[in-house]
Amino acid sequence: MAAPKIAPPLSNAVTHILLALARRDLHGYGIMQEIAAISGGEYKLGPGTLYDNLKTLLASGVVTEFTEKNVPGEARRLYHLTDSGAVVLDAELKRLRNVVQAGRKRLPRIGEAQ
Amino acid sequence: MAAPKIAPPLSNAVTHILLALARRDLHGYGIMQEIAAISGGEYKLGPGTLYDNLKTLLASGVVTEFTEKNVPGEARRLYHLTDSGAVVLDAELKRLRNVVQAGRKRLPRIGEAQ
DNA sequence: TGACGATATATCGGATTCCGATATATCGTA
DNA sequence: TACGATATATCGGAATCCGATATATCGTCA
Repeated sequence: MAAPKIAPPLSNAVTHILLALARRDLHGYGIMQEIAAISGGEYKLGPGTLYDNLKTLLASGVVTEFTEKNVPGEARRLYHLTDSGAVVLDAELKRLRNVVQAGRKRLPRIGEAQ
Repeated sequence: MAAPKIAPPLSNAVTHILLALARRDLHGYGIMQEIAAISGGEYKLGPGTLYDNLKTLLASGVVTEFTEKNVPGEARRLYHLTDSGAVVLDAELKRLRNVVQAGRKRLPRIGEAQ
């Protein structure tokens, strides 16, 4: 089973997971919180979406997982964005920037205020 | 059956369809071409995704449909982005701009060239 | 005339993805 | 010890994606 290739266009879920991990390693729960924080609550994902996607991301090598040491209860897993993951995220951000630019060119300004 | 509400976060498919219609009315085939053109071929959608989504977009009022007149063969349907559709697209573009900004803040610069 | 490629609309069905509901368990603290 | 927050995980239904396929028209070129 070939590892699924992760490449733009990414789903919203994948984009946000990679984005959350770009600053620092996080465990699952932390990813959910970080995503909510980044988007001001506009984008949220539940555990179903998160773990579905983490599975795919791990298999394709854009994210790695390791167990945090020195923790009594053990079993807190940290997720880490790999170099190849950063490249994928970078490509996706470039794509999104183009989308935004195209949109700003095409859409008459709405709610210019603020 | 309540019309499904279209609101951010939009899927990539919906975002691109609305974007294609932002400049001018298009028929289905034209939407596909416009999307490929806007994205430089990076994002494409087939007729399945297109008509699935058009159905939903029509039902929720962000897009309307009308038949082009004065055409011998008849039956070329044009799709039009409504005001409410423009508002939705605008909101989505704002969201995406925030995503891009957050990413640029978090990602170490890759491939700075160009 | 006939063939061809591009244009144009549409549906089907399998695969993928989404994502809330639910279930555990631990941790800090009051 | 009770509680809320933290943390991980799975399930299954729903929604979405999207290529394959089918049909028909149009222009054009031999």
